[in-house]
Amino acid sequence: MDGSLSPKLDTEVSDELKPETQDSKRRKMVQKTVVTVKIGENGGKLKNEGPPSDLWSWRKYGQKPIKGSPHPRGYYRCSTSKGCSAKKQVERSRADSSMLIITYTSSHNHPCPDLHTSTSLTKQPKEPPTQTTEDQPTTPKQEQQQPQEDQGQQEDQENQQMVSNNDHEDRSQDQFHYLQSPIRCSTQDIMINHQEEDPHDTLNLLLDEKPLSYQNLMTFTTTKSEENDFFDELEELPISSAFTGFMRSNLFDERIPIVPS
DNA sequence: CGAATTTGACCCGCGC
DNA sequence: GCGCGGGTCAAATTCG
Repeated sequence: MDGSLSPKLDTEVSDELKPETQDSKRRKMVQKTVVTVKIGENGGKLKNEGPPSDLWSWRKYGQKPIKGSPHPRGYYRCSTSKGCSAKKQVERSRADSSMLIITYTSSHNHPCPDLHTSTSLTKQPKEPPTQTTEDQPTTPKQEQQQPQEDQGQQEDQENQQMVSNNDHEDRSQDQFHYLQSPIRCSTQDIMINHQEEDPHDTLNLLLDEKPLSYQNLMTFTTTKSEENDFFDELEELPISSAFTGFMRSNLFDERIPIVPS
């Protein structure tokens, strides 16, 4: 942007200091896995109620507004292990704010934190303030600005998915957002795309390609992991471990059924 | 007090 | 060669 205005002369941020920086800046040869998660209209609620969070700990290290997208993109780094280079970018679909696009970069170089800890299933998620103004910011007007060309397809897909999930959501929405809706929703709505490049294609893939099975994601993250980060453009809600734990159970014990398309 | 998040600025790659 | 946009870092602030 205005970097040219005043080159910060500061620091000796020499190249040596951050070899990783350069590496990460390279946009090539980077393996990525894109996961699309539908959070439904309850997005706002879900956020408040059950936040996401993989078993991995993610630390947010940046956020930037993306051109063409009304929603900012959040940058997270795995904080579970200091040496872990796993990263993920989370952003909302420009076409549908109820869709979260999570892009995983690199993989974890350490085992999953712990499944037992997720036993916190017993632990009730924090009581969300019913409904905050969070939803407000995500005004639909922004979406209206977006071209509605490719949205057609996406919406079409979404509609189909929603229909198929509708039954589940409909029932669980009222009270069991965390325990059921999210999970089922994720299970069926999540679309994973494994790729090695082409951010542009990513979008296309998301819209046209067939979703991969959730398990692929697991594989990608070395062994297992979950995705689920519902947060607003300005804030993120920590999903309860319960969610994670629950998910894990379903994922590993029972293979989640994935809707082909 | 420590850890995590937020926010602004800088750097780099890519496209025109 | 210049400008745009994306990605990361680092300081400041906030929360637990």
